[in-house]
Amino acid sequence: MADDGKRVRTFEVAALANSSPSTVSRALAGDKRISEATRERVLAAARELNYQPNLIARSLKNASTGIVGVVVTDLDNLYHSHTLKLLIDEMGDQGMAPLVFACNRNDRAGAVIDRLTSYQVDAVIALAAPFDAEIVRICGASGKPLVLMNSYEGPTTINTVAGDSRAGGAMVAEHLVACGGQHFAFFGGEDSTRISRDRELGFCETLGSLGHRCDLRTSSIYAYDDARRAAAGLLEGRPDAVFCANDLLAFALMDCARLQFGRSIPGDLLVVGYDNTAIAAWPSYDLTSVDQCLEIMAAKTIATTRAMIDDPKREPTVMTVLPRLIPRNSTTVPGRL
Amino acid sequence: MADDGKRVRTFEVAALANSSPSTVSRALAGDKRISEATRERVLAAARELNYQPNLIARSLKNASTGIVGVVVTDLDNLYHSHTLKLLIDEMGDQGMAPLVFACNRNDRAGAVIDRLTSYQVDAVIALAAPFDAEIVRICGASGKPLVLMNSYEGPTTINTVAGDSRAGGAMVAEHLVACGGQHFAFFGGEDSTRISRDRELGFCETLGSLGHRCDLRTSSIYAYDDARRAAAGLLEGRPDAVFCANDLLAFALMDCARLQFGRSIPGDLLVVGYDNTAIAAWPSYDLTSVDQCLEIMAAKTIATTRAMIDDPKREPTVMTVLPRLIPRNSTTVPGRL
DNA sequence: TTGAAAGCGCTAACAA
DNA sequence: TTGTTAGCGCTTTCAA
Repeated sequence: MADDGKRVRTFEVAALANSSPSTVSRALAGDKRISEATRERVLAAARELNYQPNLIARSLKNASTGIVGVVVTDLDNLYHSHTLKLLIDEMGDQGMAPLVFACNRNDRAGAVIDRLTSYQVDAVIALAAPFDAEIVRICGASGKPLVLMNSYEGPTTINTVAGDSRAGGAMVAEHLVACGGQHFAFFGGEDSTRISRDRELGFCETLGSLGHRCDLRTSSIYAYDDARRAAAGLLEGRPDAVFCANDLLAFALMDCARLQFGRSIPGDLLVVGYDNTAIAAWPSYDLTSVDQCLEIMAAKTIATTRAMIDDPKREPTVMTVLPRLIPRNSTTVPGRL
Repeated sequence: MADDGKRVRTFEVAALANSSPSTVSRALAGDKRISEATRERVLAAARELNYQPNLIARSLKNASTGIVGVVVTDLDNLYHSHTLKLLIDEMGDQGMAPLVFACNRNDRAGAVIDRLTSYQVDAVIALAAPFDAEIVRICGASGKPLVLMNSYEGPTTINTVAGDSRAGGAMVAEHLVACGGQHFAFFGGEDSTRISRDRELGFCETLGSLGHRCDLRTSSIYAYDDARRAAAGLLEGRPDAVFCANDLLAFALMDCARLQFGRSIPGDLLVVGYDNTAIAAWPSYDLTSVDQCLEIMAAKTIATTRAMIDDPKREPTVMTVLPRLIPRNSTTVPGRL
């Protein structure tokens, strides 16, 4: 059985089934015009020889490979690695094959996309917000269907699936006000995209409409040590309610508040994060966080990708997924849930 | 420039360069027998037309695709996602294209490998220890080069790159004894592989040779909540030095010790983890941990893969990477570093 | 309902 | 040094 090395080809299946390669191809593709008897014979032969079609050869003939390029960045960020996991799972289920490349510098975006297109990928999914502009430019030139996940660079001419950051920020504002916050702060991320800014915008707008304002703000790159330093600066201003643009920033801020400023959470300080990463649920942090509903986003991303592959002339769509706030102890105030 | 849709072929480059497809192919491949003048002309033409070779077509002709299959599992585990990141980076640098599939159930290993081999991948890297036996079986049957990362299932007939878990356990024992531990415990992971067991083995052996023993043990799957429950049981026995088979278990145990048992770390309890994940360095945990040197492991994995691709008849190798202990505050005792 | 033959884009053996 | 030709394994006209 262990056909070591050499793979079986249609030809050999045909020989065993007393038939021809074309018939084998048709039978396996479920072509209607093949008699039941021949189909049976072919399938039996294929099974017996453990035939696996050569998808590379098929791709050369057809115009489609079944391969979808995925461009990622910063996989050490829990949010990204979890998103990638969801994409990989979903794509596997859908019969797409993910060819994954990392893009960590803007000048490499071109090389990455070129390699993907050289492999004739059917589409590209980009999960690398900082490099979107470049990716959009290059994919546009090559005419490959492109779907951006969680990024806002383009107007409506590019397929985009993104969380509704503004709505998320608004939810946080409402929640913090309801929890009794008085002195608000925003702790943003420097990610060169609009995501952090939109979260801030929604937050500030809604605070305003509720008769409050956001007096303090700072920002940091998404790395613990930097965040910790920035947090210290922010806490000097003595806010009592802080919205952090992601969970990592929130963890750093909480550590800083407790260990460096001796403040208790939620007693002295209410904290909300974003992304609802696994660690947010750990008792040491027990952090209220905004869940982007990544499963839904991933599913929509794949659905959009599939649609673009099936009809490349399709109008690009921009989809938005409403997040939901997961309240935990970092904002729990006596008398409220 | 935006050659929208249709790709340029060798033929068109040849036409522009007043030459033939084979010459183009050779010039681009750097064949020595092409005159400097023609090479220049061809390269110029290729550049002008923005020619990108069709790697699918090339793969059909050559026996090699440049694609390497990667089988992963449990990407929500920080250790796995970080390893995948390193592999993807390294493979990108080396000109390999990673086709990534997740395997989450044993009965799907076959389907995953079949899809990879259908795409004619040059080799398979498996980072999915629980399913190694099945993966080895199927890859063996298809004759694809296979490299297992951090897993021990097979004898020396399978390429394996793994951390030296036993040595890691031994390091921890020495460290905990040096830090004054008296009452030792092991907190293992249930991962159906020998990894956790080997860490325990090295730990206990060395404790023994230093005149101590490991009195307590428990285990848990690698999930925070379960770990937390198991940790509570373990702490009932009042150990003063615990070696946890990975960082996640250690975090759960630390939280449990502090929040539920009111014990201070390292005052009442020394804790060591494994994997040296990013969180171990956060001040709230500041966890002494064993670093597997994943960069080195990833590099060796890729090097082995490359070697197998270059010479498929090559003898399989089993490589072991020595980990190193990163001391932090969870085991810092006054008077010692 | 089936088979023969052409061709996807590339590379390599063979000629020139 | 270069061009012509065949063929990788598959699918799909076209013909039977």
